[in-house]
Amino acid sequence: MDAIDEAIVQCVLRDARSTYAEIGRAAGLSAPAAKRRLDRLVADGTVRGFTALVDTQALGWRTEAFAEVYCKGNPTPAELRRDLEAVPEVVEAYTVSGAADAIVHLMALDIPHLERAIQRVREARVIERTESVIVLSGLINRPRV
Amino acid sequence: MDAIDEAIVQCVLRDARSTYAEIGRAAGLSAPAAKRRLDRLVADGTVRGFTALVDTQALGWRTEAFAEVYCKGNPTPAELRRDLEAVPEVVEAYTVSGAADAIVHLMALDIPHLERAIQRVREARVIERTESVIVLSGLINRPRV
DNA sequence: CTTGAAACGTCGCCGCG
DNA sequence: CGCGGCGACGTTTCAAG
Repeated sequence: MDAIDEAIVQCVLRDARSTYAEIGRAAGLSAPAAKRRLDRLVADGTVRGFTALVDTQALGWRTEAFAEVYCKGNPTPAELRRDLEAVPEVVEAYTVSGAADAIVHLMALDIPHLERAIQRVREARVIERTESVIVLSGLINRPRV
Repeated sequence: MDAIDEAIVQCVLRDARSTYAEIGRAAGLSAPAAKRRLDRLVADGTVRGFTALVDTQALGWRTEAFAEVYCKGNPTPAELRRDLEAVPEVVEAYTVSGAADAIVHLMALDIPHLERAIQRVREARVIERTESVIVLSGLINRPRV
């Protein structure tokens, strides 16, 4: 992982559909060399994959929320992940410091759909209760990093 | 926007580097037809772009946090966005219902870096105070949708 | 890094509803 | 007239040298 790899990562971060020639130009490499580097980055997990950025509003995903979750007992992060993964509306989840045990980000089609999703989260065996706030508007959503 | 477009979106969501032949196969179309559809989805903003999913831990981004921000006065979402965009460590930001005005997701290299980033957020003219929690571990991070 | 063959992207043209 | 298939040409990919 050096400056060349960083240039490659930044190039595919900006446009995942770049050709290897473009990636190579950004990194000062030939196309085959760029491909070998990128293949290696994918193989060792530094690059986890390639996706599209979709305007979720445009196909109906109009309602989102953040929920603080409080657990019962002290489940491991792995147990919590297992239970939260079962709810497809959960797009992000993190264990956190502070009063709550985790923060989960939910996306749904509308309010009834969101309510059902939160309901399913609360049904998880390791979860005691949740405290939710509705997202009013998305301000920023930058690709990481 | 029909079932064919949805199939295309899902295909590039799973792998943004899919060939047009693969996208076409997923949607029951020829490669040129798939390209025309995808080009149209990009042109009208339904697909905002294509990125890589990077393992942020792997290149040093080891510290993240969520901050609830409380504003002074009542800034518009646009003003809030402008001020938060000035801080590159802010990867997500949303206005929300509830006591806080917004939730912002920050990523930093380490604790001192995070502290400086939060400092910069608090310096924004429209922001009164913030309340932060540190992320202990990332459980889920699904591509949307 | 360069090469060459196979695969892919891209464009124009035609046919269909 | 929008939309999809087909064919052709230049470009890119990719494995071998």
